[in-house]
Formats: sequence, structure tokens, C-alpha cells
Amino acid sequence: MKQKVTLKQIAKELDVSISTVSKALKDSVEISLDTRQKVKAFAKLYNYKPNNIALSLKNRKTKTIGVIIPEIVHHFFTTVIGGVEKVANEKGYNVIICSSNNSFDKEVINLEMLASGSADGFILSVAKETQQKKDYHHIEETMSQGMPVVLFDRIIDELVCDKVIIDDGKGAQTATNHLLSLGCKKIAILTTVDYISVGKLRTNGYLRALRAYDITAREDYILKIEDIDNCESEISDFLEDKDVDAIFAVNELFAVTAARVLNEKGKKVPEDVSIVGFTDGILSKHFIPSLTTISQHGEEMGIRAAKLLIDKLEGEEDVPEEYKTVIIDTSLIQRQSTKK
Amino acid sequence: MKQKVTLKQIAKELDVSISTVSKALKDSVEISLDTRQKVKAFAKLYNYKPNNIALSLKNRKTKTIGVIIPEIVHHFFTTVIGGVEKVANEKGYNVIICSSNNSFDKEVINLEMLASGSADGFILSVAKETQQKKDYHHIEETMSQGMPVVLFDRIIDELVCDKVIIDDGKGAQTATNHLLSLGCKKIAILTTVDYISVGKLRTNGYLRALRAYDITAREDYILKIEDIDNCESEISDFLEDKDVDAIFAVNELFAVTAARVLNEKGKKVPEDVSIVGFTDGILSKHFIPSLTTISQHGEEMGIRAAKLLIDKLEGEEDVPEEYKTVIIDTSLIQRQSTKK
DNA sequence: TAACCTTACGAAAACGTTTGCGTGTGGATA
DNA sequence: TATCCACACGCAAACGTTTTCGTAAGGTTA
Repeated sequence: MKQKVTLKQIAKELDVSISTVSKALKDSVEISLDTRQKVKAFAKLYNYKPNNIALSLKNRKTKTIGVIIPEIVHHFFTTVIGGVEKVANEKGYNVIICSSNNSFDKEVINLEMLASGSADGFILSVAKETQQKKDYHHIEETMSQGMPVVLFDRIIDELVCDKVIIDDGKGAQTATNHLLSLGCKKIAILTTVDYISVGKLRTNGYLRALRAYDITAREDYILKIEDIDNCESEISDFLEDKDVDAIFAVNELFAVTAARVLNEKGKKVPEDVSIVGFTDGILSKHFIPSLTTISQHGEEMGIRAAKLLIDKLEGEEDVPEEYKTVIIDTSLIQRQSTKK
Repeated sequence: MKQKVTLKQIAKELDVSISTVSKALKDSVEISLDTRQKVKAFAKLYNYKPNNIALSLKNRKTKTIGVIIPEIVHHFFTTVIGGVEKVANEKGYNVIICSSNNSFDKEVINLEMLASGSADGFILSVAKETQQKKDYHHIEETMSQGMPVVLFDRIIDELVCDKVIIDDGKGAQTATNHLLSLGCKKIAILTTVDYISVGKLRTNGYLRALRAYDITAREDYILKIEDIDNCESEISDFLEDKDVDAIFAVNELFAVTAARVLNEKGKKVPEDVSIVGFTDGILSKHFIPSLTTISQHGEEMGIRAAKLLIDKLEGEEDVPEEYKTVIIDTSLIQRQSTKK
């Protein structure tokens, strides 16, 4: 099992110095054509590849972007990653992905690990637990060490850095408006607990839409779900005695679960109840009936985030800091879960 | 914006040598208690973290596992990653993930990039294009440089290395048997083109099951889908004039698409046609009717793959090479898409 | 007081690169 | 023949660690 070949070994073998080999491989005019060819042939033969670690150490940059997301098993986040990779690869950056699993501790560990040498900058969506704890010291520390951070989707207002978000409120408003325009009057919302920033924002959007239509929001039409994994029973109880004609769900899972519950209660979607979801994932697309939903354009978010980050990474050192918040437009995708 | 603090800076500040600082931080008895405390206090104050790059260079290992998968936006692969992370984190390894996007070139690039310094070993499922091209030089090269590789799911028989797979044939047989035991006689299969190893194996399993039941397989009950993204029309045409009473789909998407098509043709699942899928993803779970399917136990695959890899990484250098192929049991999950 | 032992620290090499600069060799010029 | 200039190459430093070994200062022993 041959080890990886280094400049030193090539140098020894060819009886020249390390610098000669290095320069020869870079086609430096300093080196005679003859030697250059010899070195290159040898390097090719032994499949020489420069050691990235050594390069990173020397250049003090890794040409790598670290992405940390709350859940890897999540369609939205993976589409964002797709966008990031697109831009990153174009610009010669690599992408490494870590998941925090929504754990604060794991987020800290991953960030510190990547920050201590593996990545030049970060694109990150904070863990649920982090939002709850409101402890952002790890992110602040990373930034204070000169590594740029771009937050997306689940952002933190207090942190001064680039951000890429959608207008969650507006998206929710659009969704609710759509239901209202279809003539729905009794619109329930399935949302998350308030400490999830996006859940809260979407709830607010829903309320705003109702107000604009002069409909008084009813407390008992609002369900704030805590335990996402077991939402079915909560949703089932919630819908038990309610005579709603529409549901706005702040994510895909809530939307399909509502559809399932309604189905079991003998109600039809969209004939009896219309449903609008949020996030255009696989579920929404393939469900029967396919779900009308608000698309977050995950890939676009990734693209913008990567661009922001690379701009910072390649920008002048001493340019006065200036941070942008990019707001990606959402769009309503009409499918079968809302009546015409 | 303060830069990351290094041993050198601490040394300078405290007017001691770099080695003293390094030893003090490691609580070496060589250093007086007094100095040790001073150094540690200073290091803490300035939030010193050793530079991983430098460590990797010195130790010639990164304590990082590289995972390369064909698609990041894919539930099965992400569950595998979950399993890998579990084991890796326990053993003090980090995990970095790259996606090949089913492109041969990107797979090569990613592998070479990670191999040249960023990871000590690999867990990988090969890209579709790679299976098609049958060009594995990049993987062979990586292994010949002394970096262990564990293949999973989409493996390559010719490659001599550790592998983690499910018994695709057996899984398919189980699925088909289930349909047969329900009394279904006219069972169609929706599968992939043959160069996708798992598709072929599953097709074979289906054929074996039929044979065991003394049912002659019919060519016209087999649909080999090439373009996964546009499978709907193919499936629709295929089912147009067929009077099947059951469908075995080799993946989730084919299964739900079949359900959708049947639905549009006015047939009911499972009353008119039973469906069994493969892979226990979100779609199968939340679809209405929820899908009977073969679970691949992705997390378990990840766990086993990570263990195999770490064993190799931490094993003796000169132990004779020995490679294992772990076969994970599949299991049938009965849900609503097959009649009782 | 000479020889020796601790204690506490520093110097230097090594990991694999890149690169500015120094230098020996040979030929051309004056 | 003495001077100069390309040419082709090597040296060494630097990136941030860890670790082996060397050593000065001071104390103890004979």
C-alpha cells in the first residue's frame, strides 16, 4: 500500500531540490524545460496531488465553506445546500456540511471544529435549541475571529451579519389571502411555538391577513404545536369540534397531517376544507391531493447566501463592514388542496 | 477584528517559548505550576483553540470521515448520514458530507479533494453516472493511497473493500411475496434501468418470488424507467391498458406516482390495486393511503458503515487486509396501500 | 569546593507547501 | 583573459503544532 507521494519524495527520486519540483510543477520559467518535463512526467506517474492541509496551513485559508443546518433529513435545507454548492463550486470553493440535529451543543461543537481550521466562513441556520436558549456566543466568537457568517432561514436578529431570509410574514399573508379570496371564512392555523422565529412570523402574517379582511382572529383557531414528531394527535384533537373551512399550516408536515386527520374524520380536501402549506417539498408535490403551498425557493436562498459569503471572503480586508439582509420572494404554488 | 490567537502569540505575550506554552496547556509536569496557570489563564482569556489544520499536518490524520452520496435531497441517504454521525461523534470523528449529484465528474472532484488532506477515510455510495461508466479509478486510487473506503447501498462488486448493503433481492422478494400472499396474481413492477445495481437486484428478487409461486413473469408487466424525474407519463402509459391487481415499485417515488396515476384513472388503492414500495421515507409514511414498504434501515446502514471504517482507521497497519460485506436485514412495513 | 542531580525551560525538527533570494556554472563580451 | 550576465537551481523561512533532547540555574551531596 503505497503512501501518498509528496514533493520531497519526488525531489529525492529525481535528485533535485523540493523547490525545483514545486516550481517545475507550476511551469516556472526558472526551471529548464528539460527538468520541468521530467518532473511532470514523474508526478503524473506517481499521481502526485498537492496536500491540501499543507496548503491551507500555508495560505491560511481553506477554500472551503462550512454549512451547518439543524436537520439533514429535511428537504428544504437540502435544497438550500444545493444552491450553496452551485455557487461554491463555480468559485472554486468546497462545501462541507454538518448537522446540528437541532442541538445547541452539537451546533457549538461543529462550529468550533470547522472554525479551527476547516472552513473560511459559514452559512448557517441555527438549531431550535439555540433559538430557545438565546445563547449565541459561539457564533459571535467565530465572527470576532474574522470568519464571516451568513445566517439563513432561522436567523437571529441580534446578530450583526449577513442574512438571507424569506419574508415569512408576507408569505403567510399571501397564503391566508389566497384562502380568503376563495371565500373561506373560518381559517385555522397550525403553527409552531413562538420561540421558533419563522413560526412566529408566519403566525403574525396570518393575523395580519385576517385583519386586512376585517375578520377577527379567534384564539381557538390557532394551534401552536410543540412536539412536531407527534403532531397528529394534537391536530386531531384540535380539529375535533371545529367547523373550519380552511387550514393554513406553517410547514409541510402539519399540512399533510391535517389532511390525513380530515380524511379520517370523513372530510374532503379541498371540497370541505382547503389547505395551504408552507415549503415546497416532496410531500406537497406528491401528496394526493397535491398541496397548494408557499415556496421558499430554497435553492435561491442557498445561492444568495453563498454569494454573500464569498463576497466577504474575497473582499478587501479593511473595507468598512457592511451587512446585508437579503429577502427572497416567496411564491404561491396553486395545486389541488385548495378549491378553485 | 482580532485574529485567531496562536501559541506563538501567547508565547510572545508571556515572554516564554512556544514549547513552554504548548506543554503548559497540556499540563506537562515539565512546566512549573506557576507558569502553567499563567499560560492557561491567558489562553482562556484569549479563547485559544489549537489550529486543526496544523494538527492534521503534524499528525497526518484529520479525524474526519468523508461521506459522499449521490443526492443530498434524498431521505434515505440522509438517514444513513445520521447513522454515520452517531458513531463518528462517539468515537471523536467529524463527518463531512459532499454530494456528487449523481455526476461522475463531481464524484471524482469531491473524492480527490477530500482525499488530499481533508479526510482519513470514506463512506460512499456511487453516483449513477459512475455505475454507468464503470470507471472506478478514482476510488481505486484513493484506496491504493492507503485510505480506507466503505461502500454502501450503490456498491461496486469489482471493488475490493468493505461494503454495507441490504439484500435488495431478498427485500424485493419479500415485497412480492407479500402481494402474492394477499392473493394478488397480476403483479407489475416499476423498476429502474439495469445499470442501477439496486434496481436490477430488486427486479431479480421480484422474478424469483414469482417463480417460487409458479407464476410466469410477463415482460409487459415490467417497466424499466429511465428518466426518474418524469416517471409520471411513463407510468401512466404503462398502466393504461393493464389490468393489474398489484404493483411493486422499487422506490418511493414510483410508488406514489403509481398511486397518483391509478387515482386519476379511477382505480382505488388498495381496493383495486395493492402497492408495495421500497425505502421507508417521508412520502411512504404520510401518503394517503400510507404505503406498505420495505424498510432499508438507513440509519443502521450508516452505523455499520461508520464502524467498519473506523475499525480500519484505527486498526493495526500491517494486519493482513480483510474486507467484510455487511448485509442489513430489510423489513416489511405493512401500512394501508395493501389490502388485508 | 567539586561533582552531581533536579527543576524548568528553550531550541529545533518535523508535517508538506510556496516563494523570494542567493549562487554556482557556463558562455558571451570587451 | 578578465568581467559580466543569463540560466538553472538550491536554501531557507513561513504557516501552527507537538515532542525530543539539550542545558542553565540552583540546590544537594561527598
